[in-house]
Amino acid sequence: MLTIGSLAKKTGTKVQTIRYYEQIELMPEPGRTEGGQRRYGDAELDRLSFIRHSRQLGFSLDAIRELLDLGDHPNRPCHEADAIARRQLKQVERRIARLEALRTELNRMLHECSGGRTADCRVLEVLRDHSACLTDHDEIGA
Amino acid sequence: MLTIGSLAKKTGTKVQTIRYYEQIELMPEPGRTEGGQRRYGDAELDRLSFIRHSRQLGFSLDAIRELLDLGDHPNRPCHEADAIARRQLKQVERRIARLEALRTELNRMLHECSGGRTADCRVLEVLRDHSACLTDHDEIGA
DNA sequence: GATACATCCTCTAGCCACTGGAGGTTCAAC
DNA sequence: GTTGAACCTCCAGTGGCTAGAGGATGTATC
Repeated sequence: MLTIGSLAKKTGTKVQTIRYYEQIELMPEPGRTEGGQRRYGDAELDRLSFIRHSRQLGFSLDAIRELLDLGDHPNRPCHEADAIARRQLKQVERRIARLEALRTELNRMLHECSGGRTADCRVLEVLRDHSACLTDHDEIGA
Repeated sequence: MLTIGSLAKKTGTKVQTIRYYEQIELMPEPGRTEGGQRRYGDAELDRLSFIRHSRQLGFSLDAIRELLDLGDHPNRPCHEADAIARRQLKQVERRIARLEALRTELNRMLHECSGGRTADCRVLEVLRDHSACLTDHDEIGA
C-alpha cells in the first residue's frame, strides 16, 4: 500500500496533481486509512503511470481518458486507439512545422540586427512591420 | 478614429482580447465617446499590431511588455531586444527538439500496431510501459 | 506514553492568454 | 423614430496543473 507521497515519487507526479486527477475523475477514489489518508495499490500505480506517460507524449487528458477506456475493453478492435495516436501525431507535426517557421523568422531577425541603438533595431522593426516577414504565421501558439 | 470593432478587424484580434490587453495595461486606456465607447487612433493601431505580431512569433506578453518598453527608448543600445529575441529562439528550438522526439515515438508506436484487438494493441502497450520507449521524454509540454 | 516533525488533509486562489455569455446601452443608417 | 449591429461592464470558464493557508495524521525516537 502506497501513500500519495510515495505514489507521487514512483511516477514523477506531484501530490497535488494526483489529487487533481482524482477530482476530475481520471483517477478513481482510493481507499483511506481510519484517519482519512489515501492509500494506493498496484492498479492505481499502473493507471497513473499510463497517464503520466501519455502526458509525456503530449496526449490531452481527454484523449487519455479515451485511451484508458479502450484499455478496459480488451476485445474491442484496436483501430480507435490507433486513431487517437494518429490524431496526436498530426498535431505534433503541425506544431513542428509552425515552430520551424518561427525559428526561421527569429533567426533572420537576429541575423540582421547589427547591434546599434534600439531606434535602428531590426528586431523591433520586424515586429513593428509584419510585411518585413518572409513567412506566413497567422495562427498563434498552434 | 477607429471603433474597437474596426481596430479588431484591422489587426486580426478579437474585441474581447483588446479589452483584456487594456485591463492588464498592455494597451493604454483609449479616448471615449460621450456615450462611453472606446475610440482609437494610429498610435494604438501600431501598438496593437506590434503586440499581435510578437504574439504570432511566440513571445509571451511579458516579453512583449519589455520589447514595447525598449521601443520607447530609441537611444538605448539594442542588445536587450536582441537578448529577448535570442531567448525566444532558444525556447522555440527546445520545443522543436522535444516535439521531434515525440513524433519519432508516436510514429514507432503506430508502425508497430498491427490492428488487432485492443488487448494486443502496441499503442496501449507502449503507453503502459515506458521502458518500451526508445527516447527519453521527461518534461511535459516543454 | 510523549514528543517531534514529515507528511497528509481540505479548500481556495492563481497561473497564461484569452474566450464566451448575460444583460443592458449607444451609434449610425434609414 | 425605429431598427439592429455594435458597443458596454461584469463574471465565469478553458487546460493542466501549482501554491499556500491552516489544521490533522502517521511514524520514529526517546
